[in-house]
Amino acid sequence: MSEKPNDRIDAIQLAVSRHAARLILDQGFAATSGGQIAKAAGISERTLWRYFRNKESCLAPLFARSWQRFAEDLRQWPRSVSLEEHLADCFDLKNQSAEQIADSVLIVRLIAAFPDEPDLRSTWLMSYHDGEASLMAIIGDRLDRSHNDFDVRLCAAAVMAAVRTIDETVSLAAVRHRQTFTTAEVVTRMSRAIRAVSNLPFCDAVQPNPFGDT
Amino acid sequence: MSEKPNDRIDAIQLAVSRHAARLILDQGFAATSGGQIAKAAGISERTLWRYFRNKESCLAPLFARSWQRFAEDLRQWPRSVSLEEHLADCFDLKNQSAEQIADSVLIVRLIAAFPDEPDLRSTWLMSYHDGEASLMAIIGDRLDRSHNDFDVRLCAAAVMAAVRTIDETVSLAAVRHRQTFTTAEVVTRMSRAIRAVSNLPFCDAVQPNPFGDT
DNA sequence: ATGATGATGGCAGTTAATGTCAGAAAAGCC
DNA sequence: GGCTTTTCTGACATTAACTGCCATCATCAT
Repeated sequence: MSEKPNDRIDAIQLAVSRHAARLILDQGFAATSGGQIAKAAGISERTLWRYFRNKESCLAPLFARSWQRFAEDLRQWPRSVSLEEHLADCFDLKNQSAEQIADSVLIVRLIAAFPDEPDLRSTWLMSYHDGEASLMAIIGDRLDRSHNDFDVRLCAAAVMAAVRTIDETVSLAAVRHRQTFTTAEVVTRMSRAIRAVSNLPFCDAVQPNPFGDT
Repeated sequence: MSEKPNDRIDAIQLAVSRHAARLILDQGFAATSGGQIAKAAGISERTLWRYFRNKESCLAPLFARSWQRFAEDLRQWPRSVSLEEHLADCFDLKNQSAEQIADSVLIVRLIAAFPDEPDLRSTWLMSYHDGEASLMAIIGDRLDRSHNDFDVRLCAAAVMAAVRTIDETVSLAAVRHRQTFTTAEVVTRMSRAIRAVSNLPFCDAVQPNPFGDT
């Protein structure tokens, strides 16, 4: 709860990331310089390059944070509850902070605006890949399996691919064709996709943990 | 068969890519400069940067070519044949050129050597992502569905994730623990993984195409 | 206070990457 | 074969991403 040393720095990087996203959305990726991002975020350019190894990765914290929140929600997933029920909870707008929604909007617009910008796509893909580790933990815990079990690893990779596919198609449909989705629709699509590619039965209620932890 | 204008340039880029891979494998990514790659490949540095938008993507043609060959094999997949049978054919060393094997070795060593080099990982991920389009076509054709159908898209993404997971685990086991795999083992693992994450029944023999094309 | 530690900014330096242009090679045409 | 036209390549200058270095400032324990 108290402010750990690295929490502060993470918060700054996230703030910088939001500024970077807005600038890039306005001007395009190439046309946005490191200096501009730094200035918008109120830090020196030198500090910017200490925080981020290159321009692309300025966006990473925004993507990471979004997945992080989702992962936290999934860690709260009671064993007795099905995927659909839990996702409905997670995605319920009533349970989302304004900040969270603003971030999602930013991300959606960003990936819909530049589907072919390679630098953008690569950080986008990278962030999903980075999320696989935590998803492995979540699935492993739910099924009382090792996090490094091959099937768990495979399941995490496939589910991540499904989540990414949903995110991309929904974003594109929303921005390009002005299509709107209700929370229920997104929950339905997302859980169908996840179930469809899951090789392990973690989507339904599972036996309570015999050891009682979690 | 005849040399199309872009075939030549593609071949050069592939050759450069192999040089780049060897240099990076030897010296590491950061320690290898564009000039070195250009010199090793016998082109000027200016031309190198015309071919590749940045240093990372010097490796892309190598990865792409490897998938391309696999994709070509999959396009030959007869409708009456199961995944296992066809993969056994594709992976049979007798059906692979020396060049093909050398490339595979290069790739395997590369991703096993630098699992945490972000630039490497991002082009690695990107190349699988780029392959999704052709996989969508393959799956779509096999099932007489539109290539852009959502389920086809999802299936391609999940299968790609499975293939990547296999590639990574096999590479790591091979290089790190000197573990060797028979062709049959790889076929078994690969097809199990693909089946496990497939939401569409494209892995088994399917009805012959009523229109007779393909 | 004071000294240690670590984060920051300023500035110079390095290197990846692009703009420009002139010469070489290749493709089209006769 | 010649000729034009276009596309490709290399040399050089230039930009912009990124790093090294050091002085300064904040934080915190003593």
